[in-house]
Amino acid sequence: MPKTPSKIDLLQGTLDLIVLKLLRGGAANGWQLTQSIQAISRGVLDVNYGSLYPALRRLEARGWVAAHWAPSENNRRARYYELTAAGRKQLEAERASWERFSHALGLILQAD
Amino acid sequence: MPKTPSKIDLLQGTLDLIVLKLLRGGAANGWQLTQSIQAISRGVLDVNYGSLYPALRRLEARGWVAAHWAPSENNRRARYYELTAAGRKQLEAERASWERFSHALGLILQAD
DNA sequence: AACCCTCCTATTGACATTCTAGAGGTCACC
DNA sequence: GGTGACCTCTAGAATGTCAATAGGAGGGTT
Repeated sequence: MPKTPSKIDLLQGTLDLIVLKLLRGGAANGWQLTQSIQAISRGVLDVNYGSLYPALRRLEARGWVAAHWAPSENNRRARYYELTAAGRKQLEAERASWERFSHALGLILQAD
Repeated sequence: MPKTPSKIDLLQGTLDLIVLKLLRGGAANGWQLTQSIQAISRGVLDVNYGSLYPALRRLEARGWVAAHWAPSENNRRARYYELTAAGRKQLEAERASWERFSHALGLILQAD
């Protein structure tokens, strides 16, 4: 079996941030989200359906996204998610949190 | 109560990297590790004992660190951990992984 | 029309890992 | 004997992995 050093497991807690950010650009269904994630991260990030859909429900339950059924571009039944106002705030909070965290970890990694 | 926006929950999976990196600078006990983490991250990162010691056992079980009891600087009994050769390799692997991940997430966050 | 195949999209469940929270124990030093 | 340094443990929650299942649409074939 060939080495596939490309895929990386998601770090827990970052999926919500990713989804919120992508929805910031407009409503999307689950499948589109997985495609965007792969495309934008250039194949590094890859989301299981088994992670994504529970995450979307979570976000919906917390009022950060709203969902409705509608036909997809290919005329299949799809559930579209979009950011709520609360979701936009949450996005900014999580983004800030991520930045603080990754900066702090950067400090540690570059400590002599 | 004063705002303390300072503490951040660790992202799962990053504690091992942090510990390995700190041990790269020489053997240390659990207490010293918590102090270093706080100091270097300027108070942003903070590790529970309930996370740290299990992590150290994990790393030991996997052969990435070796441990022994020895008196601490304050003459208390302390368990000192140090990197093994395998641990050094693991550190580089996890560091690379972190960098790939955080770069990919950066791409997503800055996507238009 | 009836059939099948493939692609798109969603759902679910069994399981593992790692974190949080917080209590408690021991021993040295002042 | 109090305080600070240091370790251990349990219980629980969150979130991820993997892998299986479901079903409708479009298109081709008979």
